[in-house]
Amino acid sequence: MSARLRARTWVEPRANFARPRKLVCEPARAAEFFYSGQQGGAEMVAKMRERYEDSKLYRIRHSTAHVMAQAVMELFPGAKIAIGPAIEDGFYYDFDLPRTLTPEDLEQIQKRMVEIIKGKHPFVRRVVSAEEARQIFKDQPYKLELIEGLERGEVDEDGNPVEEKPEISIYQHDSFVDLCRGPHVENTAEINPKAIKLLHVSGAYWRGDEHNPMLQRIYGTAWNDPKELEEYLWRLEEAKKRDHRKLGRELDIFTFDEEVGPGLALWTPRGGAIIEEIEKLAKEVEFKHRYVRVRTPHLAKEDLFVHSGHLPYYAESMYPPMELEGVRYYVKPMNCPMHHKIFASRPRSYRDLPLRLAEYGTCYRYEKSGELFGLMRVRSLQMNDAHIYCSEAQFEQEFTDVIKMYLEYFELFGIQEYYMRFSTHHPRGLGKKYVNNPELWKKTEDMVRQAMQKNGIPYIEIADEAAFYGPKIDVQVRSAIGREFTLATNQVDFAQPARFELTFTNEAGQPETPLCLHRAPLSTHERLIGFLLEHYAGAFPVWLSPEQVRIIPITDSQNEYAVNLQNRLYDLGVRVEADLTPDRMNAKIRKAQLMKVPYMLVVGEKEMNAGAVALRKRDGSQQVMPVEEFIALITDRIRTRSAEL
RNA sequence: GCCCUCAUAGCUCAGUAGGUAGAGCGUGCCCUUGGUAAGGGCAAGGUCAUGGGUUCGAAUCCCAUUGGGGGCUCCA
Repeated sequence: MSARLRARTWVEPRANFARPRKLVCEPARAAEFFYSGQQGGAEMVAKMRERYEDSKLYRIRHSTAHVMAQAVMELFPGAKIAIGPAIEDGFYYDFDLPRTLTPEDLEQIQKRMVEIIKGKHPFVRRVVSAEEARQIFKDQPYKLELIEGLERGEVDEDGNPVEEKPEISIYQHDSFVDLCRGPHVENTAEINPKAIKLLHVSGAYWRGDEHNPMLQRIYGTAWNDPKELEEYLWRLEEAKKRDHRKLGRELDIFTFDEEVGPGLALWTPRGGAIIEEIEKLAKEVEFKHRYVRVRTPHLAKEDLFVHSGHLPYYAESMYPPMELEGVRYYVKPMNCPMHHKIFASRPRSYRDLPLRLAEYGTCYRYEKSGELFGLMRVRSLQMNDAHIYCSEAQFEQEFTDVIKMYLEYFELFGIQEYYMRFSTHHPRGLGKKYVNNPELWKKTEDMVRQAMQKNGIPYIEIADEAAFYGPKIDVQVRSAIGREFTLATNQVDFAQPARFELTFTNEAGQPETPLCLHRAPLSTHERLIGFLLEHYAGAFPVWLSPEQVRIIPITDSQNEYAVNLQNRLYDLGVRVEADLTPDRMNAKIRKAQLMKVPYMLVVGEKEMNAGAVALRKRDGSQQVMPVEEFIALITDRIRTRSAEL
């Protein structure tokens, strides 16, 4: 996942418009950066200032990238080098090579790197003029392009936009010279040759632009000592075990079928049970927060999406149209236009606002084939969607309320690490990527910023990543093993209400355009369940478990007792199975354990005669109790959505 | 979409000097009636992803397609 990290900037409240820059954290520290619970953001902001970039590990990784580049250059004389930064947990370097790298190449390269490191070469920094730099890198077209940018003061040597014109510096160790801002370690001796490892090769566009040539990127990792490296590799292994795709198959939650199509998940009965629970939860919470539920179709005429702006701005993410009786229809990529039409279906008064329309809407998005990723990126998705129509005066209250709803959910799911990613527009995209209305962009962005600052919500501001109709907040969460996901989203929409000429009559009797807040705290079923699978490692809390109870008769003389018990629990709404196979009890326990069923009820002669059950919890603990007591226990756990087993 | 890579039984995987397939788990049946993570036996199950090509002969070599994975980019 590390390479999925995006350019970003930590911004404290009141900071000015910030441009994206590469910033990555070592995981141990990144955890501290995340906003945890309700505490104030002040000290966290201070911690944000302790940059990963200032750490020794960062310098080690950056320097190791240079060493790797040297090794590659020696192996492939004439290779073109691009950029090679340190990233979370490691580093990479991009190359333009005459042929594709193989795993054997990586071994070769790593071997050579070890030799170079052992040579104890100092890293020497030198500031040079643009002219001299061009001379040094005359055979390196990518470097020349970067020098151009540096000279114009537009980008740094990683190609990221900068505020001030930087000086041009080069770093040399042994025979290798690189255009580089640094910092580096003093000497290759500071790199532990036993704590580095090259991981894999992949393609990467020069400067991330698909119109540019595809380069070969080598990912590697580097640590202070071999123990840390080992720990890191162990963490990768652990992450594999929690991979939602693997767990989804093992626990029989969902499946994909080639004939159905890529990115189109099929939910099995067990997955369906989880979805039922999540929808039940959402309905309860939304009821409490005064939402009303609506239902809308999966497709609509072309006109609707022209009107909404989806076709002009979002067409490439939509499935192509189907034509019927000369009319073109599209399956919806979002629910908003339909909800707007419901708003418009009758005159609205300020007394109707805020109007909160909620729907678990199914949408279809044509994600590029290479984008698909298990349940996390799919083409058919069911969203915990709602649109809140409100006046400007109500905006802050509504926005804050939505944030509070997020917090409720996070507490329930035991999500302890998260932060808000505030995506704003960039003027250069006006009329292209973004609706052309600079005043409204500024106004709504200020409103969001203000609402977050007033509520002490720390956030990261990212330029040029807004939705086409307005600024948005993405909520980034970390799973129990520290992988980061975009889960919830919260978007301000000032464009569509105007496009649809939505109005309400205000207190002065005048028509006024409402603001619209899109929000999806529980994300989509697909992404949320993918996340939860990893987060819980498949061991769902009782209320969410696809199978809550497995009844295990010891011999088949208890089968009838088991079935009666099963029926009794079933009638109480408990998801329960009785294992009547001829397996021995030990095997039955093992099977239930592997399926991560929270409660096993072992029933033998003794239990049957006493009207009792021998409860074995998923954690291995055991306790014999009357049936009534167990019923009280499980119904309480389910009712309170307890995290406790 | 692009670069790389992979595709053998429901699952995990063997099967390299090209001679039309194996294991474990799972499933079914039989025996076993066993007190907290695998009792034993037998059986069924694969046109080796799909379509072409090379060859006397292809799971094995080549091409294309489909799907999966690692990334780039994008996003719920």
